[in-house]
Amino acid sequence: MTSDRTMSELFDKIVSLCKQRGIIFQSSEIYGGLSATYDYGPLGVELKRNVKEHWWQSMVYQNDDIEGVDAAILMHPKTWEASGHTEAFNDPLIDDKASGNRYRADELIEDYIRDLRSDGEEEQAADVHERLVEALNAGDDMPEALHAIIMEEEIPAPDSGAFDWTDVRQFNLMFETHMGPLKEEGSRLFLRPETAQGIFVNFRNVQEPTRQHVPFGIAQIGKAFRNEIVARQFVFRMREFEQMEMQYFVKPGTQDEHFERWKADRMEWHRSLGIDPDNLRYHEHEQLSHYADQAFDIQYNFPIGWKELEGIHSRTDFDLQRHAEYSGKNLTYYDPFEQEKYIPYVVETSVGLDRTVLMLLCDAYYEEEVRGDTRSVLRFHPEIAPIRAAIFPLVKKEGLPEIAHDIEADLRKHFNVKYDERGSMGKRYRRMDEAGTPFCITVDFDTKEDNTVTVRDRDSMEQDRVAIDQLATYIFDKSRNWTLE
RNA sequence: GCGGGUGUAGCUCAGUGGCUAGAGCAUCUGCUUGCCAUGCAGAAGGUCGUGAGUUCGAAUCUCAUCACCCGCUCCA
Repeated sequence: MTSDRTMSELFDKIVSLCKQRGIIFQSSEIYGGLSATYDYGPLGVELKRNVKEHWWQSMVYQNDDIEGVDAAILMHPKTWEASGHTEAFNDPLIDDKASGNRYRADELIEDYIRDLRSDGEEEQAADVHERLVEALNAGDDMPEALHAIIMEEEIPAPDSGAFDWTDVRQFNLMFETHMGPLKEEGSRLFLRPETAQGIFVNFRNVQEPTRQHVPFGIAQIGKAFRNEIVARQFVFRMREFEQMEMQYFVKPGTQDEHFERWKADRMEWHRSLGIDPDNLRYHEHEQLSHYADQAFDIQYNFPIGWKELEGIHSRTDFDLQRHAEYSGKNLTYYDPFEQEKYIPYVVETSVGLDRTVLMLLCDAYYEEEVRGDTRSVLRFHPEIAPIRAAIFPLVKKEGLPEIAHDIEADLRKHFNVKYDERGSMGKRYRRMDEAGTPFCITVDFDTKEDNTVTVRDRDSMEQDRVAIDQLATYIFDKSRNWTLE
């Protein structure tokens, strides 16, 4: 109990630090904010870009058999019929006012029919079933038709036993929009609820020009949109979010070995970000999605509990099969070596970019007592830190700022750096600690004599004396070899 | 969406019907300072989430609305 509370206090601290330091803040704040949307500030965008860069590097550049794409957010509406989203993301829901629980109206009626049957009320069951089918096909009138059945049959709530229902409301988790300025029925489109479909529909478009053979993968980073019923917990669950996905196409029957490979690889990637391994774990899905034959999540121990960060799913040939069916195009792959034809199976790795950023913030944040004072630090891996190094003149006179500016200009060629001459040294160090800057370079009076500066380490607060012309190398080496102590 | 809670300065919060709404931290300026939130002096920053109502008078009471937090459900 106490630990839950401290944990949520920690979460609050991170949220407020994000606002204060310009990392992440609520979107459209001056208009009162927009629910579950957040903007990345100057430091946040750097962090996010570094994460993307690191992912792209490890996926696309480190693997000869993985190609990148950047598909449009707007896709042909048939895409979502084929993927199953039009159906699966579209539920008629009803609330029990007594318990506050929510149910799917159609399932409620189905359960009711089952009960009638087991009570031997065959005739009534058949009648209700007929009306249910009718209601489900009533199009826009479906919610009202379902509600009418529940009211007429006086179906009580399964948990509370109460008969105190709200209206049946249609929840569509996909964002709707229109193609073209005229809002006609035929122009209705959706903002993609996942990036994966942009990869599947382009299977041929990527495979042919790149001359890739199965097994091979397609990677993509991009935005997706979902009208979540409950979108909360800072950037953990947003209505507009960014995914980093790789779909790996394999020969049917080999999916298990590839699944195991990616499952291991992806865990390793998170560790490479400097995340504490104790805060990462696998979680197997008990209930599989309509498209999957195996599904594991990688979870992170957020201050708000263990939560899903990445999904590794064995998606079978469901997606390609369906797109072949709905588009009428042949998506069969011909294996020139084995001289056989098949629709490839897919192993998917799909990680939330915003969740990764949140994980990094949570994992990096720590406080310690230094001389009776609290020091707050974001201990990012130096290679993903928003600012790699800060340059300070010890005092802002006697030529020190000029030397510091020269160093700044030189280091800018390699890293994102920041110059600061305001306030005391102590304050400047602490400011950079909160921004997660791993190195602070100070130009002092000795610099004028021997062209060396001090480099202060964020984590240990210890200083090294380094020659100015060795600074870039020093930072590169220290960054590459950085580990969580 | 439903139930419960919250909304006052950039951040954390005090103020609960009555003078020009405050504190700490942060920010800015000047001096001081010479490697871990230094000291002194000063400044800026708020139509009290928004809108309406009650009242002689509203940050404070009422209603609506928006946002956030905690639970219920789903996912990246």
